Amino acid sequence: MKMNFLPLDYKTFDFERKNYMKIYGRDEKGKKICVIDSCKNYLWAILKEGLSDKKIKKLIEKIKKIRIKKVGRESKIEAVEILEKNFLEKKVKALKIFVTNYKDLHDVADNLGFEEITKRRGYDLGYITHYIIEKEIRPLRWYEISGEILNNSEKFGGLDSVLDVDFCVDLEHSKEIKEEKYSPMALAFDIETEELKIGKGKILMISLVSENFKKVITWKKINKKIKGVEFVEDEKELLESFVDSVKKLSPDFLVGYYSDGFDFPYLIARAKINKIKLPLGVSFNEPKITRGRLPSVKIEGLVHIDILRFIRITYSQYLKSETLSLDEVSKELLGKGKKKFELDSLRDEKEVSWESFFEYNLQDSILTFELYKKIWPDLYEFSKVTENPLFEASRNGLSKSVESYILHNLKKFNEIPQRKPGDKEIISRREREKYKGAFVFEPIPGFYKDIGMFDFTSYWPSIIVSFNLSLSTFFEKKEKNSLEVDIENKKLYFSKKPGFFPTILNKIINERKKFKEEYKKNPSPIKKARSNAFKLLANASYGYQGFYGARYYCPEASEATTAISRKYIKETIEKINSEGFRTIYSDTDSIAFLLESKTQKEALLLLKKINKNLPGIMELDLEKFYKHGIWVSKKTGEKGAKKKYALLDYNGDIKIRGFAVVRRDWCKLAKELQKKVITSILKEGNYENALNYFKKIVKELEERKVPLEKLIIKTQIKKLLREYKALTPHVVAARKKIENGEEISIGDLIEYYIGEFPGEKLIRDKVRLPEEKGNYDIKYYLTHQLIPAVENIFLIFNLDIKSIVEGNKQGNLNKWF
DNA sequence: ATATACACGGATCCCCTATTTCC
DNA sequence: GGAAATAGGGGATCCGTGTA
Repeated sequence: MKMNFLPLDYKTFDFERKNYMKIYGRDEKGKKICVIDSCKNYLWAILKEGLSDKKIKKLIEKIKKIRIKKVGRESKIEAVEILEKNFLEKKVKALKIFVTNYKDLHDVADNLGFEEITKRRGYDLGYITHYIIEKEIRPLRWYEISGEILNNSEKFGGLDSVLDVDFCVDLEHSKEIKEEKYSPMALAFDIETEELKIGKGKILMISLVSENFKKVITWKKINKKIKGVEFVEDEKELLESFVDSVKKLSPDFLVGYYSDGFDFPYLIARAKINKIKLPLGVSFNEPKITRGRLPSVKIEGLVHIDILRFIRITYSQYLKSETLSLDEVSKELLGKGKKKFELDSLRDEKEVSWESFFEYNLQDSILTFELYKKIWPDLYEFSKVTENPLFEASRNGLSKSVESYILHNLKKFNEIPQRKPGDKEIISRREREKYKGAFVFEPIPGFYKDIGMFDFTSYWPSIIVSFNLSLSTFFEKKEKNSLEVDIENKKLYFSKKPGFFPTILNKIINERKKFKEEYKKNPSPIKKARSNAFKLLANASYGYQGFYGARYYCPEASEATTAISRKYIKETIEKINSEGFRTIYSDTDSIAFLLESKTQKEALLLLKKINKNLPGIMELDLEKFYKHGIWVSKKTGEKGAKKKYALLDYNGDIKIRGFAVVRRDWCKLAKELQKKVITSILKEGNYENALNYFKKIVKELEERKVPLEKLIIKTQIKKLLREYKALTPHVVAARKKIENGEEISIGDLIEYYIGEFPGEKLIRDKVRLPEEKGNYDIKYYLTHQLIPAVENIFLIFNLDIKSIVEGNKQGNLNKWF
């Protein structure tokens, strides 16, 4: 029987010594399918150069005798082939050694300590990756499949009878077909609990939201029927009803927000306390917590997606939110936040308004569901492009995604995969000296008019491609016809023959370009997502080569990349200046210059001219023309501050970089003041209104009219409290919270304000938590927040705010108020 | 362990010197 | 008068958070 199939989730299992893959997915009508398949398991043994056929034959005989005995199974060498392959671009003779069970590849590799073998590779990909590469049955693509339908079959020990699917197929043939219609169904959920510590208090309620479906389940009894709220007897029934609901709806994805870290661990802990199971999986198995640095919760046949994880990887750098809380992220991405509810009222049962608590709980699932819909196109593309199943694609870091993309593309280059670095290797890589990075131009502080901004598109990736910089193209020493890269007092050499890494990267860049253009012509979320996915991969590929955990680690390539980037940006600056423009700032891949007496048209002509002479795929682009811009001096000294500027374009939009406005470790009052001052100066070209505004805010501060909320300073705890060498205000605040019985963990954002404590010198001795009542320290906020936020901006106009304020205090200068 | 380097600025740490305190 | 305590300056270091 033939059917169409969309793979969503992959899970391995063993049967009679061999290992198999169960692929869960759907057909175009939404029927649940489990496909059972297997693939050949093998590793590579790269042979010493110049071995005679006779020696190779003897070696193969020796290898064939290897047996791996494990509890419950025995692996043997099924076959050995000899093939011409490439390894890091070099032609090699290699043995392809087939083994019974994938899990034993590692042990076989350990038994290959023959002197004829120089390297052993391909045993550390992970079975899912290995399988997808081998069989080319990729996640989120459509296949026409055929095979034996298992229905109470004896095959695989009666496996199909315990699977909650419509069809279970023992796969015979598959071929990729064009896209079919079926959009996976997602179910969002959220729990509310008595305590925040995992498993400490009871779970009060669980909400579930999907397309056209909303429900809250609770065991709290109130004397009222509420639509959409299901009342059960106790926590045990709550958990059972949750499982039943999920089973009944039979979604493809179960979606939570921070559910890897909170909801699922909590559910699992409470199920254990209530002595019940959570049979959410397709074969009624329970969610499993996989222990990594960050625990992940996996459910067989039901893809658990923790949206927070994916947002952290892909969006966080583009988000303005100070934290990645559901509330803030929803506000930014959806334009609406969480419902208000005083969780503190839980301490006093009588005050709880249960009805609004249910709504609050439901709203969290609604937001989670809508966020899911928002990120789905991106996640879909990311999974498809990197060929990682959704569970992995939504959790993998960028280095893993880049690596996965490479590994899945090696076949075309006849390349044997490089192995992961071992522990020792990682340690020594981490100790390597840092190489030089980007060039940053030191600006001259001032207020500027008529500014042009150029930037190189995908600068570093385009250099890697244009100059062929990678591990496999790197030469230890000079060879004929090699590229030479000058770096301070040494030279690095690279092959000119295109290597697979730059070739693959080139493809990524081209795809990105294509989808970006397509999106511009005919916008759709999918096209935008596709373009984004490729953009992320391109940007991360530079970092990948310098990352100590990378298979294709090559700091020399990274070093060469940045060296070339410095050379070209400096040359471009020269060029721009020599044509009558004046460069005022540059950072990494962008150049800001004054038009001086030239026109925008002339700037664009110059752009064309520069592009003509750029090598390879390197390209300079117009970022924008700006009406006004400001650059300020550093806190200490006359020098211009780098990575700090503000620009006003001809539409009246303002772009602010580096200033306190965009930093979360300044209080709101100072940030708002700074934003007003920058905006006013940029738009009006003078400081009159800005100064008046500053005076107004200072007055409000001194009259104690500023609400506490605007004075809160937020700082993150980045390591264990005892590891801090310096006792900073935020560490003191964190300790206070611990004294209050709160728990502090790495990543927590600590909020505090500076209170009035006459006599205390150190700021940390004046730290108060928001809930601690008392006066704020006027002097601190004036001299440590308001003045530093704006003094360098006014200094552009030679206005020394600090002495004016001090003078005003002494009452001998122009009174303000 | 979970992409890279460059950069700013706040706050504390720490050493040095000058001044004050104490006997 | 001399030793010990204290204050204050200033560079080094720690720390968090940006830009690219």
